[in-house]
Amino acid sequence: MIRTRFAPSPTGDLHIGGVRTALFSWLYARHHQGEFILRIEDTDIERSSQEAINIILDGMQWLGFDVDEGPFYQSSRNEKYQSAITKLLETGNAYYCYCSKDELDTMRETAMARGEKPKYDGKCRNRENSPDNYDSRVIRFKTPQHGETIVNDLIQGEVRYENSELDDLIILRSDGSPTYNLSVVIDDAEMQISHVIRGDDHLNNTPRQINIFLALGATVPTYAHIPLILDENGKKLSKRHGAASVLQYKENGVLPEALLNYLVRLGWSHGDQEVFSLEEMVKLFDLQDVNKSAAAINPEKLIWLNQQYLKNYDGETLAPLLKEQLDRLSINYTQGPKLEKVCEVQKERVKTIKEMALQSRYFYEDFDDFDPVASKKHLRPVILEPLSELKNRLMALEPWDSNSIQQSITQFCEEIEIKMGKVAQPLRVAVTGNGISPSIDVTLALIGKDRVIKRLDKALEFIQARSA
RNA sequence: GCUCCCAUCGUCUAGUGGCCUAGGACGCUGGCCUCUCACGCCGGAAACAGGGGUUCGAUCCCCCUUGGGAGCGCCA
Repeated sequence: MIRTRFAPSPTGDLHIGGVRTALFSWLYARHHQGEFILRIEDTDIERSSQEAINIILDGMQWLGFDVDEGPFYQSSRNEKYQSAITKLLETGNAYYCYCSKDELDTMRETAMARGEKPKYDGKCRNRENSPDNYDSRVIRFKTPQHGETIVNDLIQGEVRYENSELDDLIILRSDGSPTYNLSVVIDDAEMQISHVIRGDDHLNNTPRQINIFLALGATVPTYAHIPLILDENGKKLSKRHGAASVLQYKENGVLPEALLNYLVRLGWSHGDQEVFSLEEMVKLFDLQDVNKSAAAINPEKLIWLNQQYLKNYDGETLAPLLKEQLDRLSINYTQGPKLEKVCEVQKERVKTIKEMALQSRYFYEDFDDFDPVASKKHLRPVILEPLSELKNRLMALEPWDSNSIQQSITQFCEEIEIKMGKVAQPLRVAVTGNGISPSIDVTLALIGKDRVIKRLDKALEFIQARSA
């Protein structure tokens, strides 16, 4: 049974790097009909927060990552870590260390000065008794000093480490709490994780962890270290660039499917295919096809994908999402066209739902001013007469639907021998306030007769004032 | 500094020794469509980091250089 896990530490936002790690773990489990476990690594009580936990949980739900087990919290699993440490102590695989912070610092400095790694030198490793007095003590794992540890990584291949490059890491802090490297091992062993899929920033921790598995007599899981993702400038993800919370994407009107599709193509591919439904991802994804090199995010491509998804969704699906965005903008949509209809006509002309909301304002709200550029260009004296006449015709038009409107305008244009574009665009500016909208007949139909007439009056006044 | 990882268009990638005058996608760009904005369609510019090998033949294998990245915490 394949069992994977996502193990974020709730010390900040769940950014897209973390989401991709979760995605790969989740996909791998689903692809193999395995199980996906969520574990919150909150051993650092100082930096962990409930807020961050909520963001993780909300984000996972939004993205549709269903978990088979968990969330487990490391903070409530302390006994397990303690008993493991006791066992390591008893089997001679761990020892108390009384070295002070200052001692350790100078130890590192001198090692560096000698051109070596700043490792712990094993001073307390063979100590027989505890010193007479000491400020504090920690417990260190006794890393083998000879031989090598081999990581057989599904993505990185075989990576070898000389054990002499490793040092005796602290597994229990002076305050009695276990450290990361200890708790992951205990949890992965106890939860029977078969495949540890995580960022390759953990690759160098892996030999240390393998040694702990071995000392405990536990089964070492299979590892897959996926390359990190970089910001749009090829730099490490930071708060400023790209590392915004996943929920930020939601707020910006990005569809979860589009985000996942975008993320899955970072480091993974399937020939020339760009668009993958969730089902296809599950079916096609495999760790063997994951790249080893880091990938920079490309927001424009994400947005393009989002548009592709938007285009293919129907109004029913999109309406609730548009509703959220309108709410966010405090646009009252109770008086105006049905949201489904608006979605239907807007979906292929915008890139995000947020943009759709912004572009749909005039369906629900009157505006005070015309866009300066658009009105200067299209609301000119020459159009005063035709527009006025067209208003009269529209006033008399029955029924008020896009077909009739289209017919009426076309006929009018033919009669006065004027091109469609010459009247449609001024009309558009008059009723929307700017030069962008769906086709003019649909736009008028959705805005509604009363509003159209009122806005035309206003536009006519505007033109008169301008020519005076 | 030491250890480990990486290296194809600006970006994401295909490519697993001859099919490559290197393919696709985003973006950019020329055009078509067109009532605006988009969509869609057709076309274009754009890359194998450098140097050595191995081989009849290297983007693909090996080595070095250079350039990125990660780790070396009582953070995770």
